[in-house]
Amino acid sequence: MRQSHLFTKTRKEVPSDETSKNATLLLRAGYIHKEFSGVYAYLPLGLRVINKIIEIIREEMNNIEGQEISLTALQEKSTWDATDRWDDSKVDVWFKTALKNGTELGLAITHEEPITKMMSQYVRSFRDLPKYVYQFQTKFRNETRAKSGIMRTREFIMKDLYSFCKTKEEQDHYYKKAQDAYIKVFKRLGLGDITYLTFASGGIFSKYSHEFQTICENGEDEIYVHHKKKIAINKEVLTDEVLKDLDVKREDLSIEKASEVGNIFSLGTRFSEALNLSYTDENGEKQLAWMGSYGLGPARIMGVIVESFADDKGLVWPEAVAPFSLHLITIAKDKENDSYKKAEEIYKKLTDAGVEVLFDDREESAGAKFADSDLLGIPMRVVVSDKSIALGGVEIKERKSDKSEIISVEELLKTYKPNCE
RNA sequence: CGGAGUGUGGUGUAACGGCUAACAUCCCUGGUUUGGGACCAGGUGACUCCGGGUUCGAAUCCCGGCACUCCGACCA
Repeated sequence: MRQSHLFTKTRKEVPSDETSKNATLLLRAGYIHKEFSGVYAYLPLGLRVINKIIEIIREEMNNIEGQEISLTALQEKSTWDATDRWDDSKVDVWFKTALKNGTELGLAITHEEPITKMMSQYVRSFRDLPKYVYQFQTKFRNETRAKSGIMRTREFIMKDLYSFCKTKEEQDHYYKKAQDAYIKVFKRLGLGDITYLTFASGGIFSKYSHEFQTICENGEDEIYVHHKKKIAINKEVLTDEVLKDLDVKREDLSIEKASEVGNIFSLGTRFSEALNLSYTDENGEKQLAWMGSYGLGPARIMGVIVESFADDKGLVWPEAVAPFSLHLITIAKDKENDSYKKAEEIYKKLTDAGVEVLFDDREESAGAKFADSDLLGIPMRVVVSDKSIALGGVEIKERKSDKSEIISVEELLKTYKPNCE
């Protein structure tokens, strides 16, 4: 993509009423647009990051037999009455609205109810189970206080996977599989080292649920981390009993601030019972399905990545989620200049080879371009100028490093399109 | 939902109750410049969040809204 085509611009200053690091940098760099408190739009660069995160999650969900669907944001009251989660005294984050004829509707806060109801139409026999279904869908939550930029918002995309199994054993087995898939996701996102499988309260059907917590100064949770075992315990549930269950000593734990980027729950038969999701087993008996739900928040993940890796010059994206792999910069403003033409040529070759390149072809001073490049945080910067050509090619520099080096154009192309000639 | 703070051109800031609301940036014109947010000259852009009140006079003081940020509560 040519930077001159981008409608967004970087800015030196941000609105004074944004203080969180993630929102400040993402706004300055033009990745997001703030609509109002707790509601953000994703602009071209930001959307590319979100989509990278989503694609990684999608691949791992497909790897554990997830089938992708898309449920609706508009929800009927009756579906939620079945589990007694409609009433504001039970769930106080609903956005509610109504049809012209007065029928009450709500904007989905999550999707356990509608998906259970939907699946009940398709599941009849033990042969129909197990099944695993997931989606990336917008959730709406009427938070009394949005905070920390994109970390806690009133409207956000969530990946939610639901498992439908015949028995508790089958469900427990899949729960472990989902847990492993999540660990892979965070590893691929570049957050593996600072994300902990965290024990949290389980609810009615299991002793514990699990959260995935990423160490983050701006996070809302406090967790006790056991570095050796690579697990953590949410502060809310830390008791002697939990320590005993997990076979850890209190003195081996260190407290950290963290952000909950994902969670997995065993739901038992609570929803299948309320919404009548049952199947006929081998003996002709009616049985309730066992369920689990598994959430991940791509936007919060994006926020955590910003908070974790950004430096005083701007964003720093891990390769896996960066909006572009390379930031190609031409210093020459004159399009007739040889080095400008060279940059055009390199841009064409790289994009033809399928490399994701952002080409800064704007008529800006070198200093402005470098500052913008640092702010945007693309992992590798490639500068083409008279000087670099005189030295034998292009100058490359990793965003997270101070060192730069000159390599030949051939070498650059070889590195970034290893599968071509 | 409780507490605190803040609302001034697109953005960041300034202005004792008193001149035509100032400065920087952004944007536009022209010229110069060209490897770390360049320079010169000129220009556009604000009912000072909204509604009341006090006063000869309000961006400024008072009251009521609304919005945003922060702390707390809440958080399938």
